[in-house]
Amino acid sequence: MARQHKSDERWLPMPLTRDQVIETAFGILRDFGLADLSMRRLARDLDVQPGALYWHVKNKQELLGVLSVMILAPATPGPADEVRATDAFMNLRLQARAIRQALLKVRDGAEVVALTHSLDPGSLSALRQPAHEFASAGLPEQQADWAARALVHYILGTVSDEQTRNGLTEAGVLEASLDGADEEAAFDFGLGLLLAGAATSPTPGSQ
Amino acid sequence: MARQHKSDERWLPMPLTRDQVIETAFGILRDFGLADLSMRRLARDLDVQPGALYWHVKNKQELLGVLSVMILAPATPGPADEVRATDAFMNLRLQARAIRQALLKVRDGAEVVALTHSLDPGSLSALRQPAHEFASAGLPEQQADWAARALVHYILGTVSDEQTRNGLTEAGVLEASLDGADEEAAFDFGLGLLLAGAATSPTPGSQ
DNA sequence: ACCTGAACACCGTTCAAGT
DNA sequence: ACCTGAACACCGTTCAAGT
Repeated sequence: MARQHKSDERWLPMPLTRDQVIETAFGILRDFGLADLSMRRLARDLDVQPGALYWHVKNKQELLGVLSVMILAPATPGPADEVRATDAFMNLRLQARAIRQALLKVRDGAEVVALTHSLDPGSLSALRQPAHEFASAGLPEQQADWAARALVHYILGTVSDEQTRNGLTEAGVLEASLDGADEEAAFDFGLGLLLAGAATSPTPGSQ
Repeated sequence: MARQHKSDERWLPMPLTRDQVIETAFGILRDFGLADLSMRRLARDLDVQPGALYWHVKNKQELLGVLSVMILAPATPGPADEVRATDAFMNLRLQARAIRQALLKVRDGAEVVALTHSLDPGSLSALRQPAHEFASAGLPEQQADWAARALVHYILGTVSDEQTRNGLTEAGVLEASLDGADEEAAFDFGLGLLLAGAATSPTPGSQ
């Protein structure tokens, strides 16, 4: 947790690096959640004063932005796998599931990513993919964009809720209601609705 | 803003009421947003010490719960209009729009309601309606439930995003991108996807 | 270049003591 | 019954001053 173990009496005070700041922050978030990730707590774990962090990082929001990219990394396609499969809708299904799985690995992952996404949509490439995929599926640009926004909101909203319940359940505030399998089935069902809607009726009337 | 105007030198110190606390809190939220609604700011506006609030209200979360009900009140059907229309899907459209409109009237309305909803789903009757409506549309119970959860997440996620952008735009952090009409069109489009999906294929395969 | 010390302007909540 | 005063345990951020 700390930069140096206290067992040694004297030690070369290697300067703090930005990477250490980020990795330690990621660890706190992953294991304890967003409520525990304060700049002061982070400084304590690194054995520095809070002000020292601001040499390595602009502010807390920038830090959360970096963490958001790390959270989504497992669901971010590299430049290698451009257009992986034949069916665009199948790709969308797989992408949505991959994003959900990535978010679930980190406590409050969905909330952190939702925050970053709302402050700067477009900064998270994993969340930009669905728009391309809807376009490949044949939707006109604006509709593809709207469909992608709906899908991303659905993913972030659903997982955020799931993680909040998990947090409360394990804090003893709530008793467990749905287990993991049910949560996944519910997610897949809602996902199916959105994709089925996008597959039929390319231009639904406004009324 | 204050309970008593300073123009009078002496005044009968009428005791604070729970209603005053709630109304003043609602005003701060409506006009200034969630970031400005602190217990300390609320106490200042009421000319009392922060501790006094805890006589009238259990804690901040309870207060936000009450505010959530007030926010959704315009979209909460009274016991009069039970099953208003013939087409369940049309009802869902209208309900979803009514909820969105109600949320938009209060700054950070969607965020506050989302918070309350995640801590205690079922406590907000306006958000329980869609499940009944999907059931009326012929979906089996569990699917109606899942569809409703997807719809509610979609509404809260979309409006929350919209309001965050509005806040940043007017703070000068962002320049305006979509105007109100486009936001509404995007909302209606995503809504159409979900409802179209629910209208077709009652049992989409798990793959 | 990199960090400390100290401050600034805040939070939510509790609780003895007063009236 | 209702509120004050004061405390407790926190926040994010800035910045002169030190090394």
